[in-house]
Amino acid sequence: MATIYDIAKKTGFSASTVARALNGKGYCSAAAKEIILRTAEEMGYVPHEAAKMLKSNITKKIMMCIPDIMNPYYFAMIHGAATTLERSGYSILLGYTMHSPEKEFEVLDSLKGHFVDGVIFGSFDYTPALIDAIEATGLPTVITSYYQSPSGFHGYDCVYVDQPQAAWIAATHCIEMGHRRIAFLGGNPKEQNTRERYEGYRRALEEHHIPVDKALVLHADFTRDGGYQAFYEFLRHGEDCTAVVACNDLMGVGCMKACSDFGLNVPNDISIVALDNTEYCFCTTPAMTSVDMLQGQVGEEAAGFLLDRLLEKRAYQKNMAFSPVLVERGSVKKLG
Amino acid sequence: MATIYDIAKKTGFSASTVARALNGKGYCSAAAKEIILRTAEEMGYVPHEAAKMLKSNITKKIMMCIPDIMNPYYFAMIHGAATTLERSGYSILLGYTMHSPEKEFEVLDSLKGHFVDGVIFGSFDYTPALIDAIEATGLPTVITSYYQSPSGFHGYDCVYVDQPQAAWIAATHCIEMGHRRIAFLGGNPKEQNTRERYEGYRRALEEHHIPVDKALVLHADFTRDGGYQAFYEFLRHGEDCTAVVACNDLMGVGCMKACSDFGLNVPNDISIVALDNTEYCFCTTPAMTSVDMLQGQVGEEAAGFLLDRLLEKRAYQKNMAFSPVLVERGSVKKLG
DNA sequence: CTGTTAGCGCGTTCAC
DNA sequence: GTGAACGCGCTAACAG
Repeated sequence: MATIYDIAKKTGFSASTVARALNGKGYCSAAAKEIILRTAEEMGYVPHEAAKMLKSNITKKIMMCIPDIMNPYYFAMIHGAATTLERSGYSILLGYTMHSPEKEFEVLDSLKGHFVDGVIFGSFDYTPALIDAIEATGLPTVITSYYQSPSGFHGYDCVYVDQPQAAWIAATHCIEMGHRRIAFLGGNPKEQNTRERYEGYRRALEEHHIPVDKALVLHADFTRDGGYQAFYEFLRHGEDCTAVVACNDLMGVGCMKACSDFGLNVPNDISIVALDNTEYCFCTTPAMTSVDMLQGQVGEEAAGFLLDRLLEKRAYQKNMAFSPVLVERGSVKKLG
Repeated sequence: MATIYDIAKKTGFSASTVARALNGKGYCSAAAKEIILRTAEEMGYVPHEAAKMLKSNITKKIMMCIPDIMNPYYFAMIHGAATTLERSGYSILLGYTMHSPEKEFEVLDSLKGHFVDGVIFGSFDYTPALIDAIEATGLPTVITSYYQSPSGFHGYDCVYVDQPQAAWIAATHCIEMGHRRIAFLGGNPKEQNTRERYEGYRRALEEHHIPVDKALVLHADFTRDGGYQAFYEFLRHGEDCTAVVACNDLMGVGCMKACSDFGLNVPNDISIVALDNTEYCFCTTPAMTSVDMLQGQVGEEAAGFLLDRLLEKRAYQKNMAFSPVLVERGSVKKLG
């Protein structure tokens, strides 16, 4: 691997002249520059990243932390972030926290090694301890959820879609279509994600004076199979409802399958609306109505926020919230 | 950010003693070690990655290049690779080549900056130029396809599933189920990926003395919508077949949708078998028969191969091939 | 066992 | 305009 010294030796210039020529800063005659650039090209010179980093403390890398790499929810987000970051020469380091708080702390702790310039952090559950760990990295960070620090002050930015609203939209859609017995298929109720979505569901019902029936509130794990199991069990126990709000597409798909295995036709016997609006919605028969969480936009904006801090040196905190949008397909039937 | 010098100053030891204490190499009294480790802890010391890299030329990072982050084919592969790499303290840098040869070259060229220790490279189309670029990085690399270098010699490892065999299995399954007019729904015929799969299809037909009908060979782009359009067009032109081999699940889903939009029932009017066996197969009605390409295993083994080179200093070339496996579901009907 | 010293490759003063 | 020299933080060889 060629260094600036090799180029210096070959051209007869000094290493610092080579350095100046190469990155265009500082004085350097056009003639010298010409020669140096050419021989750098010839020698296949590529600057040693580690050396640059050590000097500049700039890595041109962003860590993107996500809980689950198999969850399609994040694909569009990664895609969006990667695309906009790439435009400014940044690349993405994948941090894969496997839905585990320990893992999250571990990843965040390692970040103190200064091997990335910023962080996009996604989690199902933001606890004060997690937020502390995020702040402790000292890195520009944007989190992809809304989180109000207990102290009220914080340095990280938030880019997110309004989660309660998403579930509210889904539930309200069911209500407007004439449903009143509407099940809620969520994840772990301890986690912020499910709590928020449940809150939106609850509020929608409340607004229409429909009491929440605890028997209709199911908790699975955001997987297709989990959704299937939970809903099949629900049906087997003789519970009934005319519609269900599934907290993600995967569970929606599982739920739909459970219905069909149970002899129920969607949407004639039961309506389903899911959240996330991924490709899965197109695969089912009927195609699944779902609430678009604008993951791609979240990824893009999150990356934009980071670049703004990094490149433009923005020093104040900013939030950005998106309103999810309902995408109607064929899995909801109008009653009455 | 605390450095070993800060710790040295605070404890009264020299920087090198601190370094030795910290990474357990070289002599250091237990007493000194004790003090040093404690104050390092107190000061929240984390070694500066760039400095270590510069010295050791070890980054503990692997670049994983994939053509398309939205293609579910790669999810399991990333997952598998991430999981096994993580066990040895490596993390994944995502290289996102967007299905474009230029982008591939660009990424590979940047790799000369020594900011990763190895590469897992996935592409739809390995050309000699691409292979040259891979070799030029000088990095341990495993590619996730089979590729026979023109010269016959190469330094990179291959971990892959037998692509022709996958299509062969799919087509043979159709034939064994009594089908003889079997369509092939592939991607760009110029790309290795489609060429290989077509070859398997062709061979299966040949083995059963079924002539290949060019009218039944369709080319789309590996997307759901592309598959839909191509197959709908096919049906609209009045072509007919009793079964189709779709080169990936996404196109299989699109194809199935095209059939149903055209009033054809799957599997009664037409059978479909796809390749990839992703979650999408569970979403369709009926669930889609597909050939499992063992992407997870490929990811794991590719990572293992790399670790083997990196950690165990393996210096000889190795290949590993998996045989895909048919997963029967409900989209194929037995004829006659 | 510990401290001194000399780089790793690059960017950046500062004299010339 | 150009080159010499220093330092980023850490590791490793050597001397003590």
